Amino acid sequence: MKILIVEDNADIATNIGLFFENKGHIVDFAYNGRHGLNIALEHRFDLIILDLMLPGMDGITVCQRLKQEQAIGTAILMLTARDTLDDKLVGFEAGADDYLVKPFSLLELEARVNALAKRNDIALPNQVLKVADLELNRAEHTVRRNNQAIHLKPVNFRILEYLLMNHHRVVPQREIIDHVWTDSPPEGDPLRVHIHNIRQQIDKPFDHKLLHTVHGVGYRLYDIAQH
Amino acid sequence: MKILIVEDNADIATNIGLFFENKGHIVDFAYNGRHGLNIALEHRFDLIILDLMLPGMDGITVCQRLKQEQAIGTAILMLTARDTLDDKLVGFEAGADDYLVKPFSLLELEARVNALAKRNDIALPNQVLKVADLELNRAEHTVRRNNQAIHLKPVNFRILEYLLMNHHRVVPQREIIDHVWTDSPPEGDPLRVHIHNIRQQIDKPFDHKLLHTVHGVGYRLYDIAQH
DNA sequence: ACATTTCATTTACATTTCGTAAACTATACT
DNA sequence: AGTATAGTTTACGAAATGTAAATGAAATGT
Repeated sequence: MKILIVEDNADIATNIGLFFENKGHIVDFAYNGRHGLNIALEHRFDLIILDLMLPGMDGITVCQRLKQEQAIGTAILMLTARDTLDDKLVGFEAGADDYLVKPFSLLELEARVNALAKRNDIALPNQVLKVADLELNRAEHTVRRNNQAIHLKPVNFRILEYLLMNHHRVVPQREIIDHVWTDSPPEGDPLRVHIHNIRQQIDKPFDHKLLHTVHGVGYRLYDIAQH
Repeated sequence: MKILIVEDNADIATNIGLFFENKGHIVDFAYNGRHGLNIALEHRFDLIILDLMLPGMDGITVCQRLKQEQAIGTAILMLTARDTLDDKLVGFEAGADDYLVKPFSLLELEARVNALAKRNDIALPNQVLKVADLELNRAEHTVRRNNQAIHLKPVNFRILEYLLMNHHRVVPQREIIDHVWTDSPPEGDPLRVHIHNIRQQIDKPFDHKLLHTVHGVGYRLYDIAQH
């Protein structure tokens, strides 16, 4: 699901962005109204999360313009401040599909986004990540290569999941570590061991490797035959 | 069955919503009249549960508009406060198919919803959940495997029911606990014991397991032969 | 109201699965 | 060749899960 976040507060924006990226969505940002409008008109998004108060051009106006110009209905979720209650109504008249009052919890936001997705028949984030013949199914928590089931231990699963989410680029070790051990980065260097174990299971039994090392940088999953 | 709940009281709305979601329905929400009208006009629902007192646009008006614009007859169930007795009549004149006086019990609501569904020939959600040769019949409150009756204790029944509803994915322990012990999550860790008891009855006597553990994540019901 | 049964939860312990540190080897880069 | 980075193996302890039995609360029957 492609999401555009139009929000001038960089903290809020990145918070929301990281949250949805971790869920497997693709996220893009705009930090003022005019910019948001331009991006939204140039690219197709499934959902636009739109702050009401924006520098340059306020959310209502952006919303109206978008709904005028768009034959297809990209869903719009409006963020409003607590005290401007009337804005909700204005928001709906401008064509917003839903609204959320600040401050809100990310879980609340997720619930509403999922509801919008269901309502508009938008596919939720890919429950199955894939590179070449390697598949990871998030719902089933299963991994298979060449249609052959592979059992990965929890940490290995998380690492592979992250590499699959970012298979288009080299992922630095540091980043993997931060993602897997969010709270307390461990003492030693377990990542090397885990990478080794992952390779034993997803690469060793097959004729070509998918998990490649970029010396001094990090790791990347890709099929050498397709690049 | 797709249900739209139009109700400004978030507590009531989520209560009703969770109840019907647990029964296997698909639920959507709107928190004011205008929003409800918009969603209802844009998407097809089998049933709309509509509060009479709403901010922005009252239920009667929403109901009238909907019945005007809709060639197809989505059923509308109106919720009214106890003291406004006359509203019932007004409600019916506006085109509501049934009404319910607040406060009401969820079972009462369910009975009326089922009646409406039958009247309008809408399919009720599957009353019998199934994975491989394991069946759970909600109406009869019975479980059988390989056509052989199994008596489950209440809590075990609820857990198995939830696992069956979500047999396509791994269900985290946390989620099962939240679902079974909605109000007061217990101290110890009874879930492990219950899972064990369920296994004793639905797996032990048979030649292949259906209830599998995913270490560090949760549990999932599936037939290994079919996957 | 009392006795009896049924049930959920706690407790304690056994078992399995998993993660990490440590030590060592191999490889890449300069 | 020398140094930093990456790969490999092993062993141990920690965490998650499984199991059995005991306790006490709730529901049911009389």
